[in-house]
This record gives sequence, structure tokens and C-alpha cells, in this order.
Amino acid sequence: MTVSRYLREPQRVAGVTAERIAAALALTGYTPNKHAGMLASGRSSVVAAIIPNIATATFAETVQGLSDLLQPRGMELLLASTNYSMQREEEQIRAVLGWSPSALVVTGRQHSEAALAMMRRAQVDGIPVLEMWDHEPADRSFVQVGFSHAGVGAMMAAHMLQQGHRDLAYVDSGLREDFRAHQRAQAFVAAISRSGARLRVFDAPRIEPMAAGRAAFAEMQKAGLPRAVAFASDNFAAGACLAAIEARIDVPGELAMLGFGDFPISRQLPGGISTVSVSPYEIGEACARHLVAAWAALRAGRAPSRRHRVVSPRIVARQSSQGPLSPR
Amino acid sequence: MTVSRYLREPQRVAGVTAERIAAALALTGYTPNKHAGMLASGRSSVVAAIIPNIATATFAETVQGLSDLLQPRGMELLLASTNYSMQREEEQIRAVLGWSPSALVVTGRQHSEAALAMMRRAQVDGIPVLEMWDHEPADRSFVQVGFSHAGVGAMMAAHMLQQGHRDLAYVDSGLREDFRAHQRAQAFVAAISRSGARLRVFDAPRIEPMAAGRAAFAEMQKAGLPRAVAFASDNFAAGACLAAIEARIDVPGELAMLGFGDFPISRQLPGGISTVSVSPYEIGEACARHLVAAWAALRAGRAPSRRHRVVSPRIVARQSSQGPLSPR
DNA sequence: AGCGTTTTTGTTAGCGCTAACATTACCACC
DNA sequence: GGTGGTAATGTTAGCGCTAACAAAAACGCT
Repeated sequence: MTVSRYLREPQRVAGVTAERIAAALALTGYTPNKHAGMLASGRSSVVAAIIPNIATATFAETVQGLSDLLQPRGMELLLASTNYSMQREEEQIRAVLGWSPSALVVTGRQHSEAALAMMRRAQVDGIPVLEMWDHEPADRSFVQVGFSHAGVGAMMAAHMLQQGHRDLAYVDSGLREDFRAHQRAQAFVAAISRSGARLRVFDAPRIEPMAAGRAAFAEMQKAGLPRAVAFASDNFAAGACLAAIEARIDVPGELAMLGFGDFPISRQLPGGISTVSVSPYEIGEACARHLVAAWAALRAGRAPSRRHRVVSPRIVARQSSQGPLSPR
Repeated sequence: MTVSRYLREPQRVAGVTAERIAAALALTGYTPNKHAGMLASGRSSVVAAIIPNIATATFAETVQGLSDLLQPRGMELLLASTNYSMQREEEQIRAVLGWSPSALVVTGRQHSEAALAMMRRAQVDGIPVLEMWDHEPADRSFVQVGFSHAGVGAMMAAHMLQQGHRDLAYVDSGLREDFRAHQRAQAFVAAISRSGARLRVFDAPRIEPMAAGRAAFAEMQKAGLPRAVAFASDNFAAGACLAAIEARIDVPGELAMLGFGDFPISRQLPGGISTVSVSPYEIGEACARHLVAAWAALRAGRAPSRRHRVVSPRIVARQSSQGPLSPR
């Protein structure tokens, strides 16, 4: 018992005893069994995070942000990926909830009925549940940490129109299940339609993203290039930009481009690719900060904040999107 | 008891009972407590993975490979990052071992004494321990899944010499703690020295990798460009390549380049950046396969294989590294 | 020294599950 | 109807820890 106490609140055991314990621990290489600890105390130091894909840079960065802020607080990260399948998401949620995590962080607002039920239940059981990477003020079932994709789509359209482009294209993600990408696309389409400008929509093939950008460029070229094109991702834009350079199409003179995500490559390509900066790492950090506050509230017997956290995306206007209204 | 049995071996309970249980489970939304299960059975479904950085594409892909093969087997992933610090690695190993994972996967061969002690102990306790991303046949403390970085350094040097380059540079990682990168650098330096060719070594600054590649290019230009340069990472090479394009330096005519990693960007840049393909995803898969085999062996009472798994890197010769001996 | 107070250490029960074993239900067969 | 065998279900104890409480030790004060 004294050892258990020493491990949790060392200042509560006498100096001599502490030394004897420390020596014994070092000697035996004792590692406390956290399962038993969890079972006895009802508290676990696991945060479960569920993302579509680990290898996607944006999600990986978000996880890094989460991890960087949670690890120093003694929290561990249980990570699961869904491959953009709501079915797999449901299974993963079920699996991770078995570890009675201290928090559950999921990606986006689209979930199966069963998944929603589990999330609601976890929440009433006192487990903070977070939806990240999306934000819809009206939707208040769970705390959201992210931004409005519809807003971004509108923002992208506004930027293009402001630059004076009137013959536009949009290259959407070819992943049917990437709801957030499609929401940006829809909002873009809606805004452009309202303006009366010409608009065509393409789907990027489901291959390596930069190659998909190249393929989309080739497809547009075949269909007759628009004056300006917006992409669901900077990777698409980068691939298309490189294809344009090879085809000796001037960017932005003949074809203006706007990406999404502000990936490093967009800053590096000649002239820079205009894009929307969203800072995935900050989303992870913001999630962690919400969780820390929520746990503090719960410990103090208060209800945790239900306020959404908005991570504001902003247009990064580089050369690639410049149009006739912009001084070259 | 019957419910517990139903959850683990459904065919062992009668049909009617199974239905009643299923109905009750659905009704109550029961989630088994895995901590209690672990405590009682001594078996857990957690695999702990410790990597330097989650947001680094290569490691993220490796984790995805691990996850993709382990999730269908009902295994969960406990992920921790060390930020290339052996101290933090030690802490993370200590932390994850408290969850008595079914396996421990760490990155590389360099660990603190205490970390090594914990890894050895875990291994004798029947927890398979894996070192990934490195391979040194002589080192047989733990099973390794990866490749020899010295071998890659030598391979890169051989390729450069074979292309006929005799005035070389190497741009190493600026991260002091990236032992694997430095091993490649050392082997490259050694091989070039033996050949008598000229060689200068630069350190990439610790900033965003492509920007670091640009900076390294600028530094080399100031010092007088070599005829050919090899980089610790494709990101460096890509940044340098883009800087070269802007500086109107012909690649490979004036400056040949060789990267490492075979990142997507290397295929996309004009002419393609020659590189070393290492396939991080496969490393993750190979780790998972070893673990599956090791668990099967342990269940059958046999000792798991101690054979290292080599994931062979190979030179991908694109245009960027072509020299006088190569037909243009 | 004796008392109350605080600090430190110890005791007990139980967290939710499963291994091992015990019991009961069911079935076929004579 | 009784018997033997199998299938299905139930009982018990304990995994390693911590909450809650109990006891002992140390301390300050009169």
C-alpha cells in the first residue's frame, strides 16, 4: 500500500521510506500494472483517437499535436484508423471504449447510428467526446474542434471570383467517403453558381495524390482548360502545377490554381501555390487543451465546457491564383 | 459467466441462449471492460509502438502498415513518440509496458541502458520486442525489421561513382539524434573517401525539410557547387531541386542529385529525382507479420523466431543523378 | 509523563473479468 | 425408467491494484 502511495503521491510517504522504496523499485525493475490500477480506481490514462488514415500528413500532424500536449500529462494515445469507412469507425470505437479511455476523439461529424449511440453513452458516462476536423455551430451533440468546410469552400470561391476568374473548375477528392472534402466542393459549387461564372467539376482518381493531380490536369486539358481551378488538396494542386510546367502552361497566366491545406510543397513550387491554411497541428493542440480543461472540470465536479473550438482557416494568396484583377 | 463465454467463443453457448445474450447486449449497450479481462486472463490486445515522430511521413506509413495488419486481428495500437530523444523513449517504454502489451515495437537500435533493460525484461516475460527501421546482422539482442543504413550509404556512394561523379557533396540531417541518417552519411563518406573523389559534407538546418533543402542548396552555391550531391532525405533533395530550377542550374547537367526515401515528390519533379526506395509501409507490414508468427509460436509453446527481417532498399535511378558515364 | 494532533503506515474489500472446476440439462440407448 | 455420455451453464477464487478506513508512530504542548 505504501508503495502504491509512493508511486502516486510521493510527498505523502516519509523520506526514509521513499528511499527504501525507490531502491527496491530500481532493484526489481517493477512496472505497475495499469490495468489493475484502472480497475481499482476507475481512472485510466488512455486517450483514444480515431482518424481516417494515419499516413495522411494532416491527420498525422493532428495526432502529433494531441500527443505532444498529452504525453507530458502522463496520458497515452490509443490510435485507430478507419480508412474512411463508417463501418470500421464503429468497430474501432467499440474496441477502444473497452479500455474505458479518459477521452474519445473522433474525426468528423458523420457516424453510424451505433457509433453515435456509443459516443453519446460515453459522454454521459463522463468521458469527454470530441469531434475534430469539422465544425457546424448548429450541431451540438458533441464538442467540435475544427472549422467549417462549407465556409472554406465559400472562401475559396470568393477568392477566385475576387481575382476576376469567370471560367472555373473544381477538382474534388475521388474518395466517396471523404465527406469533408465534398462539403467544401459543394459550397464552392454553390457560390460559383450564384455568381454566374462558368464551372466544371472533376474527380481526382484514387491514386497517389500528386499523380492524381497530374491526371486531373490531363483530363482538364483534354476537356479544354478552364481559366482557374481549385483543388480539394494541395497535393492535387502540386501535381497539376508540375504537369502544367511540363506542358508549358503558364501558372497563373493561363491557368490559375488554388489548393487546400497549405502543405510545405505549396510554398516551394515556383511562385507558390495559393492555398487555404488550416494547421492540423493546432487542431490536435486545441483538442488536447479542451480535454485538459474538461478533466479539470470533471475532477472539480463541474460539467465540462460544451463550447466548440474553431480553428480558423485563412487564404494564403501566393502567385498561383492571381487573375486579371490582381496586379502581376 | 455464460455471457463472458459467449463473447469469446460464441459457438460454445446454445443457440437460444446466444440470442438472448445478443438481445441483452444490444439493449444495454454493454461494453466489456478490457482491463478486467486483461487482469484475469493475463492477455491483452494492445501492441505498443514507439516512434521518433508521428508527423514524419515515413513513420506514419510504417504505423499504418502495422495498424492495417493488426486491426483485423483485434489488436489495438498504443502509440508514443520520442521526438528523437532517448530519454523520452525510455519514459515512453516504461509507460507503455504498464499496459502489459502483447508486443513492443521500437524504432532503431540506439536506446538508453534503462530502456534496454526494460526491453530485455519484456522479452524474457514473453512479450515480443521488435526494433524497426534498422538492421545490423551482428546485433542479435532483439529481432530487427529494417535495413542497413550503412549499406544504403555505401549504395548511394556507389551509384554516384558509377555515374562518373568525382566532385561530391552530402547533405546530412541536422538532427543530431537521427542516428540512422548519420550512419548513412558516414558510410557514404567512407566509400567516397576510399574512391579518392572530392567530398564535402553539409548539415541541413533544422527547419521544414524542403526549406532546409533550399537552404542547403544556397549554402553549397556560396561554397561553390559540387558536381553531384546526395541528401539524407528526398525532402531535402526536392527543396534543393526546386531552388536549382529557380537559380537556372541544370539538374543533372550542372548538379546531379540523389535523395533517400522515394517520396512521392521525387517522382513528380521534372525528370524525376533519383533516390533510394525503402517502403516504410512494408516495414510496418513485416513487423506485423513477425508479431503474428511470434504469437502463434508462443501460444503453441514454442520460442518465437529470432530471425531478422530485411526490407531491401534499392536505388531508383531517375534523371537527377545522371552523370557523364550515363547516356543523356 | 500524558494528552491531543498530525503524519505515516497498514488492513480490508472490491473493481469486472476469466481459468478451472462443478453442476445441471439434455439426449440416446437399452 | 435408468444409465452413460456430452453439451450447456454455473460457482469459486483470484488477477494487481486503490479507496476508505484503521492503526500506529511521531510530534508538540502543558
